[in-house]
Amino acid sequence: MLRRITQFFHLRNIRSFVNFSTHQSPKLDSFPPNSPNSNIAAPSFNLNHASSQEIYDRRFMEYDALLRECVSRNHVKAGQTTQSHMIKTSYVLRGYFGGRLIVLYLKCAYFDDAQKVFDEMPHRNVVSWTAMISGYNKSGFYNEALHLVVEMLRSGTNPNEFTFTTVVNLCTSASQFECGRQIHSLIVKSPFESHIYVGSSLLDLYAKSGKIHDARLVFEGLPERDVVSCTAIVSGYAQLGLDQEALDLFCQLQREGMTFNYVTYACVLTALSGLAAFEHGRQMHGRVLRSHQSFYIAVENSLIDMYSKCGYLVYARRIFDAMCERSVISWNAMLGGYGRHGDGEAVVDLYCQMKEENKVKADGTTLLTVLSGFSHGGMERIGLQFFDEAASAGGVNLGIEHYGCVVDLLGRAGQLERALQFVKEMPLEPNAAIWGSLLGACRAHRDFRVGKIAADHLLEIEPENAGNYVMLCNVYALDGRWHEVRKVRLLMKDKAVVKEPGKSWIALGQTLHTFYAGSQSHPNSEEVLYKVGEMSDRVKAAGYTPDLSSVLHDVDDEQKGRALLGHCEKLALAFGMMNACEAKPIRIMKNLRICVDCHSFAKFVSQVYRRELIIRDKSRFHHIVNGKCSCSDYW
DNA sequence: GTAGGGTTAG
Repeated sequence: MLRRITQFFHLRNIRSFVNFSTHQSPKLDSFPPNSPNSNIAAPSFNLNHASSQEIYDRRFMEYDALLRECVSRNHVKAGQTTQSHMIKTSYVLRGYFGGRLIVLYLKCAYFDDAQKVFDEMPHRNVVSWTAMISGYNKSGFYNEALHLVVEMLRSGTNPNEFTFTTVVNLCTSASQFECGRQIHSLIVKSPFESHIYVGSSLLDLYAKSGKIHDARLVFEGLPERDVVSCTAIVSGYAQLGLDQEALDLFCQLQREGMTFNYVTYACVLTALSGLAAFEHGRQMHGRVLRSHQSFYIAVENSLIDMYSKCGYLVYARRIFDAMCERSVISWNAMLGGYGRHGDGEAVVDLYCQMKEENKVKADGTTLLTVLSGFSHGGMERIGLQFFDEAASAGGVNLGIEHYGCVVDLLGRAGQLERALQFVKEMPLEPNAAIWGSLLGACRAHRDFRVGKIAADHLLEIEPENAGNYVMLCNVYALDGRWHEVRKVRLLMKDKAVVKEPGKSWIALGQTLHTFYAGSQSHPNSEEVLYKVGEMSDRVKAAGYTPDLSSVLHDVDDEQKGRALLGHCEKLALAFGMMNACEAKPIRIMKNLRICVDCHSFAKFVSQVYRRELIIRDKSRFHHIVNGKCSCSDYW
């Protein structure tokens, strides 16, 4: 009997997993009672005294077991054969198995089969609807999934907690936040508002739409917390760049006794990367090792990123080399590390190694990281060649960011007219980042003509971004057009655009000391300002001239000079000179790009005081030794 | 039977 069944189902691969009885059974005239086909494999149990219902139930269990195995082993062919057999015995359209088959087909990306089963089900229950929506969501078919949600609600099917979780998750993946908010209103009217899965997906929705306050409210309103909901909220802060908040919340939850897993550690490490909090990062690494969760690739990737963003590339490489298995993210993180440090040669070597090993396929991020690495490494020619090859080879879809990298490369090479031509001819509509990149290059190469064109486009696209007005001022300043600079400043006032405040920080042990431009918020600010003045006098004697054009305020030169001395990176640098160990480099972080004057100041400081400086700004590391910077004065 | 959080780049 077992042989007959397996022959029928062609299930050699899975027969050992299906627990059919080997008992002999009599031939049936008709099975199940309403079957249109009597020549079907009979069930494996004695039917002499069985009722129709018992026969049906038994068969039901056998199909159930069979499909369960198909799903767990992704055996779609066996599922299809089973389905055709079930149709003959009129099982499939009775509803119960529809859901299972849908799950199987969607898992194996057989969308047509799944849709067909779904379409042919006379009574779709909530499970089938949810399975279909979830399947489309997981495969990235968001429109199809959203369409089904509407259809389900119209059909009068009541969503359950699984459905709500799935639909909220769908809205998050599809960036349909308004839709998600409407679903939240529905959830409020249902008994599932305080369900932990529903709540976690809701808080994730709010966090990913940038509404971290709403996310926190949902989190605080949860009747219970678990590792997923806690990780979701910590991750929400970290993804929005609210690194300190993420770290504080993590510590608070830890004090409250919450236990975490590798996903949480990956998120917290991301926050620590943002803060460049090396000591905390090292401690977190130790903790991950003790938790025996260090071999998850996501954690290792986060460790690579954390060490590289803290400026310790050697440690990052050590993690990378020790990995048993690497994902494309591991390679991208390591390549990004070298790029950020301006080590173009290492980017080339590692990229070649990746190609040689041929275990992982490069993706769009790899291409972007490598291009950006060439740009930071001052390898314009190779970078442009690399882009041309990648563009003609296909394989990776080129996005606007890739074109942005090319603008960077051309800009860095000082080919501003060519860069402008490239922007005009590129197949994608240039966005603010593209024009911003071109504008930055014009500022560095003092090209007023192209700079003005870029600035005009930029302000048209992003009139609300204060940074763009600052850049425009910089361009006018290039040409000594102070009248125009004043006009732009008035325009900024009119539009009430506010520049993101500059912030620099430095770690002493585990404490991060933060300085804001012109602010006296730090307890030692008086001494620090005094120290900046003293350093300024010494470097001036060595040839440093303050770059007064970096000050956009309409004040006299003396006031401009004072404003420059109050820049946050100078305050952090002075604080470091006063307190950091003399044998080690001084490491400073800044949330924005380093200003031209501070960069020059730092170079003189490194020479006059014979100190090695490592400054991480928004886009890269500046490794300054003896008056020279690893960025070759282009950033 | 159907469900929630994660790592690089930007």
